[in-house]
Amino acid sequence: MSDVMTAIAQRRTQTLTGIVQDEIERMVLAGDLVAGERINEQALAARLGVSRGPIREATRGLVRSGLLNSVVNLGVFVRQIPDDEASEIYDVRAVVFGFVCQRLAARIVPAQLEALSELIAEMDEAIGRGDGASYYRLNLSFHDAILDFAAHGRAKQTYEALIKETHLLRQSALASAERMRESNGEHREIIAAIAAGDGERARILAEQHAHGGKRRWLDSREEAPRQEPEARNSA
Amino acid sequence: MSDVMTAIAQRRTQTLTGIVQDEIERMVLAGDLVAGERINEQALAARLGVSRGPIREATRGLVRSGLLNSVVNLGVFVRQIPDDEASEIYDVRAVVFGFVCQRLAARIVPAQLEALSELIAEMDEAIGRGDGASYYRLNLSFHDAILDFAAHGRAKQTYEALIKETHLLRQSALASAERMRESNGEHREIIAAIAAGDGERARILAEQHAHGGKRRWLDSREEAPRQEPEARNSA
DNA sequence: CCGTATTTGTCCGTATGTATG
DNA sequence: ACATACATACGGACAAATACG
Repeated sequence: MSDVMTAIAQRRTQTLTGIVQDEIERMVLAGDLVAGERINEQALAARLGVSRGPIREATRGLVRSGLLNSVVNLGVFVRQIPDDEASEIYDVRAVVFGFVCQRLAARIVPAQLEALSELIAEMDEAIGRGDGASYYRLNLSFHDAILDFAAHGRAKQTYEALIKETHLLRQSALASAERMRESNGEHREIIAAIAAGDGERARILAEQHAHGGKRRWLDSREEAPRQEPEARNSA
Repeated sequence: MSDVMTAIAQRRTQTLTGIVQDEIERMVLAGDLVAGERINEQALAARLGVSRGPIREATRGLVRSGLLNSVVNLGVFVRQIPDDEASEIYDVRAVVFGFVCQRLAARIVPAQLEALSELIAEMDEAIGRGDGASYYRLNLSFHDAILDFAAHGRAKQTYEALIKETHLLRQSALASAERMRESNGEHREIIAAIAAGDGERARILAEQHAHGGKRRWLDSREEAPRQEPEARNSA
């Protein structure tokens, strides 16, 4: 929270609402706030050293973007994503990623191709070392790089919004070395298709790769799902 | 605004913020608020008979969903969408619509097929009568029906969010009879592919159809674009 | 079943920053 | 360049609804 304090002290261009929004989003994504948990307005306000106004404004925004979930006279909760909806999120993510890769195949430049190949190599090394954490981080960088190189702001924005929502899912077991190897092999194939300028193939492979994430998620949830009070967001 | 009054009078389950959100969204989509226009908090609060609190909370949500645009110490504006971003929105819309049609091809039932064919026939009639307004309305119903029949909540939600944003574009000249006929011909092809269970083809046709909307929009903007102060939304 | 404490929903006042003459 | 008017940003207080004992 000292971060927020300094942010407030140094702020000139940003509003408290924005800072609080970022902070709540960070807490949710970091796991400080778990799915289903209620957000106490005045407690959070006291903790961040602000009044309830900015808190309320910030939560409205987060509700709209799908991270939180508001029920009248009860408060806002960290959104609980039902399994069927999680599956749908993976679907949309897959088609957007496929589109991005197809687009990238038509406009990639050698330097970008080299950067992506380098990331794949580093992921291989991480797998060899059994370093799952590094692999996870590199994997994120790899996808980020693809999103950036494709130079399609809206696709990137849509994709990242979906990614944030999937973070609400209870992150399952770390991928085994075998799975990581399989996933990185798919990376290699996608980049090969992009390098060859074969947009159609890049798209298909990218979609399959993204669906792999959905499959891995489906595989690794054998616990019984628990439900929290879900409210309808006003469309 | 009397609608708001009655909504307030009868409300039990909804909050003022939600009502105001819906109202602002309606005003923007109806054209009561044009792109670039600033929203005066206290004026709107007085007009709706509420205080400024709910107004502020509502606008934060709309900012997050892309309809409004906030700049510090200056207020919120109806979002002005630059041409390049509008083009991107059409792109993402196209891939989502393609996905939906491909999915529909795998699960459509005869009754749904009949309903869609009926809508196409009605659109033909509207074109014959030169009734552009009816065609526009039927066209919306047609796409809505496809979204519903595909039974993919998240894809529908994503698609509709993008549609709302494109409503911010200055809606250009009504389509000529020729263009409407061409568009409805594409509808017919899409449905034929869906009826044949050919998901791949349905997807391709649907994407091309959606891109047609982008092309028509590009064609019909020969006026010089004017820009308003655009602020960065905190990612 | 009722009373109390807590929390949310709403409103209003004040300070600060921006635009304009 | 300065002063004035105005709009937003934030904080605090009151009322209503909910949860708990």
